[in-house]
Amino acid sequence: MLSKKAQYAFRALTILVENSGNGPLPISAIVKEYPMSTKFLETILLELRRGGVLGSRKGKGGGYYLISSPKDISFAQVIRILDGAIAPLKCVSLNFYERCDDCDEQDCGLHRIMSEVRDSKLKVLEKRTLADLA
Amino acid sequence: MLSKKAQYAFRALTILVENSGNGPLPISAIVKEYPMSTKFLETILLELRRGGVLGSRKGKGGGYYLISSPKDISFAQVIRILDGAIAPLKCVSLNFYERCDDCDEQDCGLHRIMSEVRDSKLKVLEKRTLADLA
DNA sequence: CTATAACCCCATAGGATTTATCGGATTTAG
DNA sequence: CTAAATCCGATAAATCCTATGGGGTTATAG
Repeated sequence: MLSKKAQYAFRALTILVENSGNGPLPISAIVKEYPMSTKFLETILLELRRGGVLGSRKGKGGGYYLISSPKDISFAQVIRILDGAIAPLKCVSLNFYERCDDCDEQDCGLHRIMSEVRDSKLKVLEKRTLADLA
Repeated sequence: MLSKKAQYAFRALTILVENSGNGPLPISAIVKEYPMSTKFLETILLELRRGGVLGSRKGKGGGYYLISSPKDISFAQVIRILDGAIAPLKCVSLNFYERCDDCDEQDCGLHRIMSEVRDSKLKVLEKRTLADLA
């Protein structure tokens, strides 16, 4: 399940996509369009900036903006920043791999099938981008 | 991510598949084969029984057993019993649907794409069964 | 008919994670 | 200088996950 953080992130990103090209949009403007906790959104946008999806400008007239074209930011990228692994098990994760104590991965049915699940999710989440949010 | 509960469940089910046809297997035997908290496993097997995947027999000589053929128990069924929704959002869940306050579902990009994710997960998880665990 | 092996059930502790808030520091435009 | 913003670390509050405990019930063996 997507966390609230990721859900809010997608709402905010939708608004930022719509505003794309018009310079930075302040948090206050996003909250106005889509009511939610300003402070919580702040931490989310900060994560997205650190994750390389958003840029920001401080001070009066500042705000956040997409750092690249909506069609170049995949759902997978956003979800990984906010929720971490997309795979259903750490031991089959591409970006958040951790060894599994309980199986030897070569010969583990669960491992095999969860890899399939990972791949099927990624097939959608890598293809879909912020441009598809409109 | 799969919960520990679901992971333990699949381990236990693997053993029960191997034992398939030999009558009920007590918890103690499962734990012997795959060390974990007996009490925790107990609650897991109980859930699987209530979920219609396992049968049980009480008393001496009792234990748990698969209620149908391994090939007729899908991963989706097991995961839903222990972890609930497979969909990444309640508002796109087939079995655990809840209305979404934030969007009108008809015209929501997130809704649309998360439905795709749900479908791609289900394509794997409905096809794969306990028979694939071996 | 008794001892024992096993499942059954509920409650709850303990810990981890998620969600959200707070207070202030820094930056920039006007 | 002032106001509007982002930036940052800490932490509170709430929820969920993991695990345990104690007792109850059922069934078999001998």
